[in-house]
Amino acid sequence: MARTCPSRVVLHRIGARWTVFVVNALEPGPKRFVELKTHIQGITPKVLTETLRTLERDGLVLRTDHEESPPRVEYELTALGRSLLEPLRAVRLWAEAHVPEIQAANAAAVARGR
Amino acid sequence: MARTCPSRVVLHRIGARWTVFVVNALEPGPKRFVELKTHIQGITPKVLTETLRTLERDGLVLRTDHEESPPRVEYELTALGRSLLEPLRAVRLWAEAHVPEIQAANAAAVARGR
DNA sequence: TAACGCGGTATCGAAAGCATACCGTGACGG
DNA sequence: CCGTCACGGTATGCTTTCGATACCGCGTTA
Repeated sequence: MARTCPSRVVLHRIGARWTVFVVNALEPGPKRFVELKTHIQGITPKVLTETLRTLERDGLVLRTDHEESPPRVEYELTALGRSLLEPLRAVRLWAEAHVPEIQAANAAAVARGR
Repeated sequence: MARTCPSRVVLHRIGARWTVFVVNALEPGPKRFVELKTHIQGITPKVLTETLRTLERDGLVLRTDHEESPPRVEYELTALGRSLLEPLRAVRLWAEAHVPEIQAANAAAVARGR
């Protein structure tokens, strides 16, 4: 668990606020910028751009500019990106399964006077 | 994938920078504040406190102040917290397995002139 | 009685996130 | 030919969070 441990860096990337949502959104297949933006409700274009650029640098996402008019840019998962889907699905399923417990815990904490 | 979707909130929590490390550090059993701080190299006391308080509110971690002298406070995972270990382990293993590919992708991106 | 260890706060500057507005290009309608 | 629109972003400014460093109150111990 040293600061320099590379897996720490990787986990830091994965832990970045929006990567999980972007990768999940790309699961069914390639998507365009605007599609991603509307699918992941609440993300701003700036943050989406940054997230996609980071994922591209890390080799998880492939960006294809078709150089057409009107512009068409598609983002899709690479093999590496798809390999991340399985562990992420486990986390997402956990989250969905345990939302009630967490909300109950929060409510209890508030009731105790937070 | 609405903004209000509770699983989004939960994933946001999990995505917080240090939760993964704290939960993993608590896997073997209860730990004291200083133990956690030295084990998770690089975390500052402030951030560790905040992370632990959040995990406590969410019902993932139990804080036990033994009211002794010298002070002894122990943190341990609840059943809910332990249930998170399995999905997190999957993500950690993925990270460890794919570090070389990600580093290679980064190096390639740099070589292309970033 | 002075120094130390524990479990934290306090303070301040840096970085990341977010909302909002805007832009260049080329298609398209009239 | 001229105004408008969609796409894929960028620019700007503000708020929240992160991070580094310093410090504190208490009780124990030397």
